[in-house]
Amino acid sequence: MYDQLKLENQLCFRLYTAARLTMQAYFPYFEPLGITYPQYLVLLVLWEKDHQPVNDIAHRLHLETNTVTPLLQRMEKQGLLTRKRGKEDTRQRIVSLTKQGKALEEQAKTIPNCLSSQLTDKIEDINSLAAMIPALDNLIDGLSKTDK
Amino acid sequence: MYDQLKLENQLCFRLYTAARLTMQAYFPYFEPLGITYPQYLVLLVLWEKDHQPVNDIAHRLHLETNTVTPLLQRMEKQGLLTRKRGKEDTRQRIVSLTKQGKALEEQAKTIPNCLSSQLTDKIEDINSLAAMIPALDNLIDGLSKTDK
DNA sequence: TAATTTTGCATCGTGAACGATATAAATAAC
DNA sequence: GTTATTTATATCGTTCACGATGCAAAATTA
Repeated sequence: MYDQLKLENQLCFRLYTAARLTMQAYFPYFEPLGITYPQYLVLLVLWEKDHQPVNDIAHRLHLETNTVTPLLQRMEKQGLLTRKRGKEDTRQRIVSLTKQGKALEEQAKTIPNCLSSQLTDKIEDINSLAAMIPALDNLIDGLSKTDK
Repeated sequence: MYDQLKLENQLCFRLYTAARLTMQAYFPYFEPLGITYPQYLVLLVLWEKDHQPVNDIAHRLHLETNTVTPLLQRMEKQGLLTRKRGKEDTRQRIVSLTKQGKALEEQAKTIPNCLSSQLTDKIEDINSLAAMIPALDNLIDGLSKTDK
């Protein structure tokens, strides 16, 4: 048995697990809104700035268009947004929030605080979470370089 | 625009992105072996201890059986492992590595080091990664409590 | 020992992720 | 001004994740 092949020594496994468990913690808050975590991310992007082409959203989320396109199609079907052809560049699809998509912001605004307090309850050293943020950004930055 | 709804303020988004990008970094190493990242995790578990029931593997990976069962079925089809009924408890499926599954360990043993050096190249503050580990364990521990 | 509950695993349906590939519009090269 | 290349998005196929549900074997209780 090689030490480097032990599960305990794998950073990626921890990231993978922490991400999944954290997303699961969101689930009870999203269910009444009828959205999923990736859909919430799209909404975050559009609440910050409406009317964006698919590519900008994808870049913002570090996702490929072949992931984002079907995601947007599902959200369009749910009536959360529209996807209209760009006027200058007709290849583009400009994604815009519908009234319903905009309205969700009001309902969602309490979610981050709900989650924070939930974490505060369950986690011993809550400060260590904030300390992780620059390290995560550092990692994401480094791994994004090859992307383009 | 609510501050707490900004993408920049979301820990979970960072975890989600870091996990995906790190898994993607593994891809070139897994492709020649014909496995995926979750399959690699299953192999890590079995290389540490062969002949485990589905539940033990699932618990180890913080996954549900409805995720692990199809994963194991695919791996069985590929000839990496077998799933035999337990003798004392016939509800159980005891998962065991085949010769081929065992042989992959030799080929995989260099992967963690390859990935480390790749990260060292791309990432500025490599020490911050190690510092994240206890914080991630802390988070995973806290969020696992309700699971069980 | 018969009835009930729990446990271990599987199936189903839906929504991501993502590599590979396709297509049409825009841009660059010639 | 054609041809070649790049760009923006979409489609396809496969593999996760996971909530919900089903089912039979085991454990518990009556």
